[in-house]
Amino acid sequence: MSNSAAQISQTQTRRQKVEHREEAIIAAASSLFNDKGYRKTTISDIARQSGVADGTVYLYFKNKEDVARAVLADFYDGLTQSAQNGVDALSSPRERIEFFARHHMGEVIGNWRILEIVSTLGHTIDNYEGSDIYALNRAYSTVFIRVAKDAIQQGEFAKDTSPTILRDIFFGSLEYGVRTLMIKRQQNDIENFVQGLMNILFGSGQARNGAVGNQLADRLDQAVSRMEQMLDENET
Amino acid sequence: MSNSAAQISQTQTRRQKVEHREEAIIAAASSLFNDKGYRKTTISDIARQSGVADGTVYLYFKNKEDVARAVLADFYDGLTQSAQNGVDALSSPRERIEFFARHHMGEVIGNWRILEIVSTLGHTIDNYEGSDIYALNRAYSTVFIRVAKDAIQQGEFAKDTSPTILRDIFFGSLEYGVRTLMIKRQQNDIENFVQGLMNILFGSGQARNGAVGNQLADRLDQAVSRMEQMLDENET
Amino acid sequence: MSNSAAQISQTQTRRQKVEHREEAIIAAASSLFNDKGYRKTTISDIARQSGVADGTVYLYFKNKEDVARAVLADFYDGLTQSAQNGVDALSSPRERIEFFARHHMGEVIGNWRILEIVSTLGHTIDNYEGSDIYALNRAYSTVFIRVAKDAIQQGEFAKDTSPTILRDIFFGSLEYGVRTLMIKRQQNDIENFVQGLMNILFGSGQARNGAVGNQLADRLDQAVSRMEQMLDENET
Amino acid sequence: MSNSAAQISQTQTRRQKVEHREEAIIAAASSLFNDKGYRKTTISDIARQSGVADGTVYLYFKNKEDVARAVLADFYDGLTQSAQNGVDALSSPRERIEFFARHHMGEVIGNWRILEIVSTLGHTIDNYEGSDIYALNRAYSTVFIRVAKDAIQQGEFAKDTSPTILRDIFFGSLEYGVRTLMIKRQQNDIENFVQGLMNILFGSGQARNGAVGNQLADRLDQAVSRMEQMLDENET
DNA sequence: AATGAATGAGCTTTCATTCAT
DNA sequence: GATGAATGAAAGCTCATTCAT
Repeated sequence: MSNSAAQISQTQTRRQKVEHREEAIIAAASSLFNDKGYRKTTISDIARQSGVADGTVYLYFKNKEDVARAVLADFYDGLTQSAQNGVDALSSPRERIEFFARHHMGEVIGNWRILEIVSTLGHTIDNYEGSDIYALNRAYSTVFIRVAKDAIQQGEFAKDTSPTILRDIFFGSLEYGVRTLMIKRQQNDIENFVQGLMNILFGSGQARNGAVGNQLADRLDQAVSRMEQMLDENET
Repeated sequence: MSNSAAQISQTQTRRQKVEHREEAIIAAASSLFNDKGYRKTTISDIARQSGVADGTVYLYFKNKEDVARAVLADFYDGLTQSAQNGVDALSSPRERIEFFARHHMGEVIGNWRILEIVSTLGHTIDNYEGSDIYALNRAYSTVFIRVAKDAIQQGEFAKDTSPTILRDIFFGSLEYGVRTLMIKRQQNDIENFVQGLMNILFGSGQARNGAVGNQLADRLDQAVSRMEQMLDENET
Repeated sequence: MSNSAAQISQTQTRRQKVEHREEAIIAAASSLFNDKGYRKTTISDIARQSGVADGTVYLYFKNKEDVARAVLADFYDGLTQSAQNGVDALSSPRERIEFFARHHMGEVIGNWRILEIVSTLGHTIDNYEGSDIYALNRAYSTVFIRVAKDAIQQGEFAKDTSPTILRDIFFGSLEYGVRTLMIKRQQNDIENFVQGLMNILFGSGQARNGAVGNQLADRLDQAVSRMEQMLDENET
Repeated sequence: MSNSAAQISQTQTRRQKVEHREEAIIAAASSLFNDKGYRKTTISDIARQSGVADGTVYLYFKNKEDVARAVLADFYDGLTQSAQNGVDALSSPRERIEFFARHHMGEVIGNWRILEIVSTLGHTIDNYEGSDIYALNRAYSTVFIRVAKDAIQQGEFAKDTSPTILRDIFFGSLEYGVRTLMIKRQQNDIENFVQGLMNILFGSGQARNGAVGNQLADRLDQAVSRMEQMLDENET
């Protein structure tokens, strides 16, 4: 934005047009990938829906895979952005994580098949860790990692909890949750799943005292009682 | 060798051969699907690796999708079987779940992409919930569901915990865990991940200063206070 | 039949078995060709329906085309036989031709697609005129040709009528007639078509006097009247 | 040449090229179908002979059947057109029918096997009567039907003659006639066959001693008898 | 003689990519 | 830059025919 002042007028217009075309193609591809899947979407489909010719797609993207990459970048960018904004607006780690879960499910449930591309493309790529898809994924999950580290710091999780493992648990759970909701066609049950996950991660208010907590507390109470008794007897 | 005996042996040999062929094709397909993915694996690939002609594959399987189904069935059957056996040999819910996690990761980590077929085929199939792939998946996850219900019953999780959500959290976490280990090429770090997951699910030994821990700490503080008071009074 | 006395018992049994197999294959092929057409009928189909193995078909027939030839031979043999018998039982050329038409349509309408094989195979064959299919066809049409020659002889058709052309008209008409009845699904309207054809070939009783006959008769009557008048005048 | 003029010409050139391609494919297919038959002609054959790539065929036609449809449409259109024109240029029903027969044989004799496609495709198509192939066939035969009705009206055929049956007789005869001429390799004997058919349909000049002829002869005999009687009486 | 598993050539169709205009 | 017709490799699948048993 800051260096845009240098390039104006005609150039600007051309860039806008170019960007418009590029965006149009990405938008069309995104919608089509989500509807029909990556494999069943053809370049012709994308071109038609973008209002350009088949060949034009190749002016903006190297090949079909490149289009997919751009779609993913677009999707992840928006996701990362809005996740970060939402997290910034909250203070407690628990609230942040709960928001993140709700936000993630809400965004992903409608764009389910786009994320399939990650696995579709992931294996074509030799050096996945060096790829841009990996970088996008990482940027997004980093937002969570930061929240997770903070939560650990603040005692919400054991000090020795690995943020990476927490991340895998978090996103893995959400992915399966989304999948289940999709299959059962209960896309509105996000809230239910989010609460269930939170209870597992943080323990429900009343729960867990059962198995562990209550036992400990009871034994502590008993110990104190015994000590009190002993002191009493001592007095006499 | 009598004539009928010869026939029997011949028949058996033929049947063995047939079974051998079928198994060889499934094994080849399994390995190829895992290496190249379902879409990029061709019938010719499978035939070549099985040491048969292309057409032979179609003697044993209706079409490519049918091969994939057989591969999945084979994989899930073994997985379900050994998981059930392992679970039966243990008694405490926690031990069972821990075993399940370790077992799942160990089995899946080398056959990662085979499970992708589920989602690949899932979309092709009209009535996924009625399909055999769904049934296989369900049979396996049912083993876990039973363990999970038992664990809830025994107070390891809050009484109102949904076993379905627990299942999604469990398998989702493991899937992401496996993926991470694969990418990082640290396939031997299964143990680390399993412990991490267990700690989140059940709380670590020292754990949870959060919700539960703080309550305990409060009661401890109160008890200590009372003891100090009593000692004070005693002194007088 | 006359030389069968020489070969008896075991040989006979074997031959019967062989003939039975051969007939079974032909019968199965005939029925299948008629239902599904030549191309869509597979050797496996034929083998299954005959109760033999695929390979066995090749013990009796050189290849698929050879099976088709046998089916055609079988069909034409029966057709020729019954046509000849029917014709022999009648005396007037007109009755014979009418019978032939009715018989042909009746036999062919249910075995419509078998005759398609003639054109399907006809072109594969280099020397059609020397082929056995041609011979079969010829044997059948010869029955008609003889009837036709007789009819011409007896004045039912102009003396210079070509029997060959008559044959083409006859069978061509019937083939189209059958086709139309099949398409319109009015397989019971054979009689109607036969009468129509007879009327064209022989002229209906009342008809044709119209255009030609009546005119001639009228002019003849007029001529006679004029002659009578002249004679009358002469007398006086 | 102005820019727009250039564009027009360019567009036209491209369209011409496109039409040329389409025509080239139809021409190639037509010729190949006629030589090898529909089934034995492959898309590759057609593409090679048209000078295009296999895939190009699919730019102009949906599939192989669609190519066949276009070939048939092309063939029938020309046939119908020229038949109608020829018929319109003549007045008497007999002349028209004779022309039609001659014209049909001349056109069909070189493109014999193309018409086979009708029956080849006829079976593939579920609703043949609603298909475009049926419509083409019908459009052509309608030209004849109109002529036939007119002929019946004018007394050339018995008033109760069915035009449909007449049509089947007409085209069926011609088809067999063509077939015979092809087999005998006497493609120049069309005239002979046409005259033969005309004589059957309308009766030859001298013809038909049969039904009609005999009646005439009877009346003639009677007239002569009467004249002889009169002369006898005169002598006295 | 009978079997039927195995073969593999051959077919139709799709679609990412190119390139002359 | 933009076009879109043309390309042709590549895939899934069928089935007549063979041949070891």
